Amino acid sequence: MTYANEVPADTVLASELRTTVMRLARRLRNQRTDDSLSLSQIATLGTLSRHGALTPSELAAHERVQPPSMTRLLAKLEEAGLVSRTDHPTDGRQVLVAVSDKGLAMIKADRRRRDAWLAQRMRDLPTEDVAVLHRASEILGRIAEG
Amino acid sequence: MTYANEVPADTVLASELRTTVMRLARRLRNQRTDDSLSLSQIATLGTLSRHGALTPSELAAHERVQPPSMTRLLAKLEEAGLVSRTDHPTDGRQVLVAVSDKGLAMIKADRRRRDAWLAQRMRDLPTEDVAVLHRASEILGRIAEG
DNA sequence: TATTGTTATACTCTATAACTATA
DNA sequence: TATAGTTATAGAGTATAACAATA
Repeated sequence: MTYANEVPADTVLASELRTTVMRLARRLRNQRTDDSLSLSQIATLGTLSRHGALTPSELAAHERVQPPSMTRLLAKLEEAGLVSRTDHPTDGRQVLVAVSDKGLAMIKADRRRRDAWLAQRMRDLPTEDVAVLHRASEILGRIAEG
Repeated sequence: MTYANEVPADTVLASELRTTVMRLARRLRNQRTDDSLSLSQIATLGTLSRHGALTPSELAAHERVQPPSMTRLLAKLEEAGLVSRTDHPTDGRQVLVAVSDKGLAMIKADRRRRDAWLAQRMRDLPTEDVAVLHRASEILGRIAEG
């Protein structure tokens, strides 16, 4: 028996859900393929693979990092052959950064590994729970976006 | 009416779910109250508030950090008046670290703010979706723990 | 003059290695 | 000797400030 006036139901669920999401995110984060790349570097590669070529400034804004930090980060990625720079077609100040094939392969390997860990755990679940997670994924996705 | 066959295979759902969880975690992380504390410091305070007083070594192991890093982190927290050290009752080598009232208040404020953000978003959801999230939270919690 | 990107420099966080005190 | 904790030092990542090139 619950008393809505005592504890707002939404707040309790929100609290539980936050704890759960953060804990699961930590587990997923630890499933990284390659310790040689930092989280920011992996995130940047991921952004490039989703958005296509972007300028360093756009990348910095997207990853919430200052431009000089992105400059250094990209230097590392370029040195590792994971991205390439090309001059902007019309604006001589700008540069376009794109993922290389090698970078793309690395992202995919990384994703595959994380997916595998989670997929294995879902195989142990009853079908009903999988269905719940499927619906929850959509709902949470909208929340995360909004 | 549901068709088990229509539900995407485990790997597809795992991939979607991972993306969603990571994105949501990022949003929740950005709801931090106090930028003056690092994520490790907040996590350490949280651990102390859940487990009670612990030694620096125990904390280092729990937070997956090396002992010297924990020494420095605790020095900052103590300087800010968020934790206190007391001598171990029987072993003169050990030290016990506990959260102060101020530390506890900070943790609670931090949690409240994150919960508020998520709770607000859940108030916009239909009751049915809230129920799904409630069930999903339990399932995901078990996955994260296991 | 404003914007894009880089270089110079400093700060934070974490690590390994070496040291001190206690068991 | 072994363990708990700290200090010394180094490396990675990111920040702000100053600079160069282009619009």
